[in-house]
Amino acid sequence: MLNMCSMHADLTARAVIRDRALELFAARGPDGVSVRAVAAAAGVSPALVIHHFGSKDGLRAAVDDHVAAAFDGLLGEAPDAASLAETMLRELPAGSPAYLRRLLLSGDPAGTAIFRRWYEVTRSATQAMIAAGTMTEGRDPVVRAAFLMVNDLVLLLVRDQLAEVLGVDPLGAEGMARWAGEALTVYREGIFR
Amino acid sequence: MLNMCSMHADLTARAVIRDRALELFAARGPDGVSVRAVAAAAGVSPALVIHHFGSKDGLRAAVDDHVAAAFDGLLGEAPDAASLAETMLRELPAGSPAYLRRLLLSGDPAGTAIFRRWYEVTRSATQAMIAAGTMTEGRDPVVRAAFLMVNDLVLLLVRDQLAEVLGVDPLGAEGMARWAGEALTVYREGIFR
DNA sequence: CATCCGGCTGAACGTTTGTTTAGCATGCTG
DNA sequence: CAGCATGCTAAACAAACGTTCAGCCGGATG
Repeated sequence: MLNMCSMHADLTARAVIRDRALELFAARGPDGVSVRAVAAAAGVSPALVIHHFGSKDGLRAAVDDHVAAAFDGLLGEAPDAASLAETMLRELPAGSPAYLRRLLLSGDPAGTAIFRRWYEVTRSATQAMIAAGTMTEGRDPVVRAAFLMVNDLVLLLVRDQLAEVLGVDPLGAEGMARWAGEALTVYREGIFR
Repeated sequence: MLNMCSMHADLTARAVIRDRALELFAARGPDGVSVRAVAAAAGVSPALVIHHFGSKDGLRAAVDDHVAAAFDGLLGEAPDAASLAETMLRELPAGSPAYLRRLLLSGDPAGTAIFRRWYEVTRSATQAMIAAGTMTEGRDPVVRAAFLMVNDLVLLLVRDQLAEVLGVDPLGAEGMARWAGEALTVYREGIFR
């Protein structure tokens, strides 16, 4: 599959501003990036940013929607929910995972909606596996689905810290293999003797 | 154990400023809180904040150190590493858990240091359990310890979103029981049939 | 050709920011 | 009592902020 970036490169000034804002917001947060910085990165005047999005908050909302739409598109075609975090990192345009991280942690309703959708996909996947007889239901299937979901999500949230402590990027090739291997071992055999 | 708040209530203006800054920074982030807002919350003039901490960044650093010290104190006396997240929420002064969350996610060196210390405590605890024969070692003990650690840490990071989706605070009384129960079930029996 | 309209800019606006400065009060010390 | 450090404030500072406004430019339309 192609990256969203190259699918249909939107070169209108509006789209360029939105994409540059996405990258800057993802890196430093909306509060840490001025309208002037976004305009400079997009090669336009600060006034044009306001002209297209009404206000800085309008721009932020537009980026929110853009990222949420990309995430929804990913959820729709994801065959299995083994590691959504890793899939996101592979398929989403540059900066989106970091922006998604910020959205999920900001408490913004848009982030909460994404969280809920992610959970529902996980819940459906576990229910399917339970129905197929490959997974046990457990005493609290609702909590179990959330437990499995956040165990994957957390890789997106503390990726850098894990990379620093483990000495290997948990979402890189080697790290992913080790992490998934150990997670599957725990899920298969438990950890107690 | 007493709360750090009541252990030795420091009523100097410097301490009051620091504590109010902690709460405000935890809620809105350092960038979202002005020196004037901190000063108003502490009932002093903005100039006094600068007088005591040199600059806003100095204040932020002082709060970082204060929270990191409280966390270290907690790590030192924590008997088991069953759920450090829950222990933190119970023992730390108001706002500290939220501030710690922000610190861990900000990429700040202080946050990375805390993350590393948390990991080392978890690693030691798992090694002790392995030595005691109550836990299996697994193929990748280093990754396994990290896996177990972030599975607990994530409760602190996405507590609000989980509460919204599950309808119960995962770090409250009922939610904690359900969450810990399901986690232990997974760790005991795995999830596959 | 004249007109008009949307994309776009440069300059300015008022506000808020972090920080500085000069000076006031208070209490200890000689 | 004089002197002096300390804790603290009011006022002002320059810089950066989000936003507004008047107007330029180029291509489509009459």
